[in-house]
Amino acid sequence: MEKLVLIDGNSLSFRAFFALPLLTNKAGVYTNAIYGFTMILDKIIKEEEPTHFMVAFDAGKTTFRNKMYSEYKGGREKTPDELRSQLQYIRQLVESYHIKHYELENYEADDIIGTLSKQADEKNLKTIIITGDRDLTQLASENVTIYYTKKGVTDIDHYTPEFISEKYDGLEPKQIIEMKGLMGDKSDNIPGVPGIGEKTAIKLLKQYDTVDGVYNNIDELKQSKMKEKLIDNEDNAKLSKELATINRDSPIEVTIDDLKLTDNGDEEKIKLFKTLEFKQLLDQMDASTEASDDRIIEYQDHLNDFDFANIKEAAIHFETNENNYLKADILGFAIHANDKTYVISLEELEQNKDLHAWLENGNVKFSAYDSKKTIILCERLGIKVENIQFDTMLASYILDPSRTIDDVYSVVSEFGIYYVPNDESIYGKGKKLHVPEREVLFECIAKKVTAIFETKEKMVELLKERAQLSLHDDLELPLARVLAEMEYIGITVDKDTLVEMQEDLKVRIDKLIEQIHNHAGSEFNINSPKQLGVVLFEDLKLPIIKKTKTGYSTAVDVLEQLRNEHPIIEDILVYRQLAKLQSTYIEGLQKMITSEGKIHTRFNQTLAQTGRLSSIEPNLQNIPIRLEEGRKIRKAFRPSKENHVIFAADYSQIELRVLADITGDEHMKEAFTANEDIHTTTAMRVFNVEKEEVTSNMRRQAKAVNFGIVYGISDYGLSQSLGITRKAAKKFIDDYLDSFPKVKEYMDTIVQDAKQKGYVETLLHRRRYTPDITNRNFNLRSFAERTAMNTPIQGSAADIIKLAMVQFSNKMKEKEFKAKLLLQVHDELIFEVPKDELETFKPFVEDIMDNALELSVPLSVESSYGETWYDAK
DNA sequence: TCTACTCGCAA
DNA sequence: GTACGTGCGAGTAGA
Repeated sequence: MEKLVLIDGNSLSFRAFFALPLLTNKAGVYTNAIYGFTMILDKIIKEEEPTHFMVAFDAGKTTFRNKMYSEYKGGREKTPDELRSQLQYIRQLVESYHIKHYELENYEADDIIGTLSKQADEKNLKTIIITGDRDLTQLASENVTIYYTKKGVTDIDHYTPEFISEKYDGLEPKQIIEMKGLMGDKSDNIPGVPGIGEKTAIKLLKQYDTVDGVYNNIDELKQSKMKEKLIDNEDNAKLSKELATINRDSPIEVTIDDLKLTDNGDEEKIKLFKTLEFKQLLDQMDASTEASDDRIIEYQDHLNDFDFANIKEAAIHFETNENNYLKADILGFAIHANDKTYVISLEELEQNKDLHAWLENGNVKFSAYDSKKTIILCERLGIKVENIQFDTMLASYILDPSRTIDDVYSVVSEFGIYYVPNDESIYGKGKKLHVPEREVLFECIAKKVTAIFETKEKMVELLKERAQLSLHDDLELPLARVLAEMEYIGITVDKDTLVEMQEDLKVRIDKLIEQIHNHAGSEFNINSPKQLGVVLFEDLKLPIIKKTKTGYSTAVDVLEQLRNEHPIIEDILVYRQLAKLQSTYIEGLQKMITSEGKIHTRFNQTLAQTGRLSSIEPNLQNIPIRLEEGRKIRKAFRPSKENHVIFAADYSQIELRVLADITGDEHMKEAFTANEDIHTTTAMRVFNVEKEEVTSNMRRQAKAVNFGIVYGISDYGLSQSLGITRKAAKKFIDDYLDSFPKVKEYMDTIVQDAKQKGYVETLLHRRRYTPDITNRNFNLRSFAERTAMNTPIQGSAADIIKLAMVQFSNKMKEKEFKAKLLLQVHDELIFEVPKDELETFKPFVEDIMDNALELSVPLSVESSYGETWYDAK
C-alpha cells in the first residue's frame, strides 16, 4: 500500500537540537540536530515503510503572513548559531536518503505540507505528517495523521481526528484554526483575544462552531468581561484565525508522484556519516567507519642526495614486522624532511654512518610516532638517537585518552589525514598476517612518516590551546625515554626458582584434581565453569547463589558461601588458586624469560583512561602479593648482578593524599599531616568513635570505602566487596561524605564541572572527556559521574609518579649511582641497587618522590629492599 | 582460528 | 528498578 510521509524539517530540526546535548565531530561541526534528525528518519522509514516521502523547509524569514501582519513570528528568539550551521547538513542528509526536500519562497513548510496533504487526501493516500509544531494538527483527517514529537525525538503523539476530539473536548481538526483565532499563539506572536485561553475557546466553539459563528451570535452572550474583550478584538480574532490557517493551495511545483522513494544505495549516506563521524550508525550499516584517500606519496628509496647538514627538522619512522619492538625485525626506516620522503632498508640503515651521526648529533628536531619504540630500535642498532621533540602517539593520548591508538592511521585520521592505510589492511590479521611485497610496504612507510610530519603542527597548536603542551614536553615525552630504558634493561628472573615451584605445585594440583573428581564422582574439567557448574549445582545439588549470562556462576564469592555445604568446595577454591598461579605466573613467566635470564615487559603509555601506565607481555604490574602462596613468585625476581638488591619505594596512600589536596578537606589533611593511619581516622569519623574504640572491622569497612573512592566504585561495588546490602553500602558512602564535607562538596562540583565543560582534568591538565554525563541512560550517566569524581584523583596520582620518574632520570645524570629503575607498579618504583649505594640511594629516591609535586599535604614514601623482590617488603 | 565468556591478579 | 572501577591474561567453548 502506498503511504506518504511529510516532515516539517525546521520544526523537527529544532526538536532534535534541543533534545540532544551539543555534539561535534573532530572538525568542530555541531552534529546533535543532524544526529537526532537521522534517528527520526531511520525510525520512520523502519516503522512506517513509506512509499513517498518529502521534507519541507521554511524558505526564508518573511512569508505572505508577514504582509497580513507584520508582527507575525515577531519577538521569536533567533535560531542558535549551533543549530543554524546544521541546517544545510540536514538538507544534505535528506538528500543522502534519496528523499526529496522542498521549500517555497514566501511560504512556510506548513503550507507546503498542507497543500501536499490535501492532494494526498483527495487521492485517498495514507499520509503521515511529522512535526514538532502543533499548528499542523489542523490537517488531521481520515487519511492524514500528524505525529507530534512531544519531548525529545521519540516521544510522539498521534493526532488523528479521534485523538483531537478527545484532547480538545469534541473539537474537530479544522476547528483548531478557530481555536487559535480566539486564543492566539504566543510562539508565533499571533494575538488572538486577550483573556481567552484554551478552555474558553473550546467552550465557545462547541456552541458556535467557528469564530464567525461566535461573532454572528455575539448578542446571545450575556454581558461579561469576556464578551467585551471579544467585541473589542473582533479584528484580531479574525486576523489570528487567518494567520493560523495553513494554506492548502500553495503554488508548489512538486506533485506527489515526484516524491516516490527510490532505492539508490547508501553511498552518499555513508560518506556523510563519515564526515559527521556517526560511528555507531556506520557500524549498524556494516560500513567501514574508516575514510580513505588514495593519494600517492612520492619517496626515494635511498639517501644518496640526502643533505644531512641542512636539515633542521624531520619526522622519522621505523616499521617493524611485529608489535614487540624489543625483538621485532625492522622492515624499513623512513625520514620526511624538507618536503621529501625517504624510505630505506635495514641494510642501508645499518651501514649509513652519516645517518647514525645525524640521528645522534642533537641538532635536528625529530618527531615520531611512538618515541619509546623509536628509541629502543635505535638502541638495538647502537644508535643513541637525540632530540626527539614530538611524539604524535603521546600527543593523541594527551588530547583525548579515549581515542583508540593502534597504528599511525588511527592517530593521523583524527586530523583529517586519510592517505595512510591502517596496519590491518597492509599486514592482514590472524593467520593471514604477512609482510607485503616491498613496493606496498615502502609506500605505506612513506605515507606514515609523511603523515607524522604533517600532523605534528596541528597537534602542537591544539596542545597549546588546551594548556597541555607541557604535559607532552615535560612529562610524557621524557617519560617515554625513561620507560624505554626500563624495558630495554629488563628484570632478571631466575628460571630455576620457577621450575622448582612448578614441580611442587604440579604435585599438589594433581592431588587436588583427584580429590575433586572423587568428591564429584566423575571426571570433568575443573577449569571449565560450565562443567563445574553442572557438577556443583546439578550433580551435587548445591544451592544456586548467582547466575551468569550463560549459566551458573562459580566465582569465588559464590564458592565461599558454599564452603560449608560440601567438602569439594574447599578443594576447588585451593585448586583455583594454585591453578591460577601455575598457568598465569609460573608457566606464563617462564615463557618470557630470555636467554640472558631476563624478562622485558613493555609499558603501554597510551591506553589507560586515567593516565596510568599498563604493562604487557608479560604484565609485571599484577604479580601476586596478597596471599603468601602467590607472593613466593616474587622470589624469582632478582638483581642482575652480584652484590645488588631489589629496592622498592612506594607512595603511601597517594590517591587519598591527592584527594585531601584537591578537596582541601581539613580533617583529611590533618590526618595526613599528623601521619595518622588514614583508615583508622576514616573509621573514627564515619562511625563517630574515639581512636581506641575503632575495631578491626570498622577499620576494614573504612578501608573499603576509601578504596571505593580511589577506584570510583559504585554503592553496588562497595556492597560486594564488604558483603553487605546495596542500601547499607550507600549509607556508608553517605556517612563518609558527611564526615568529610569538603569531599562531598568536591564530588558535587566536579560533576557539575564535567557537565559544563565536558571533561575533567588532573593536576597536570591531563583530560578525560565525560560525554555521558548528560546521558539519559542511568548506567552510562552514573558511570560518567564516577569517572568525573575519580579521574582527577587517580590521574593526578599517576601524574605525580610519572613526574618522579622523569625527575629521577634527570637527577641520575649528575650522579654516579649504578642503581637502575626497573619497574613501575602504579604507586611504586622497583630498582636494582648495588648494596654499597643503598645508604645514599634511599634518601635520594625518597626525596625525589616526596617532592615530585608540591601538594598541601605531605607525600609519604616507604622503601625497602632485599635479595629478591619477595624480600623487598 | 577467531571471538565471547568467565575467572582472577594487581595498584 | 536499572547494572554495577581498570587492564592483562589464562582457559573453555562454540562458530
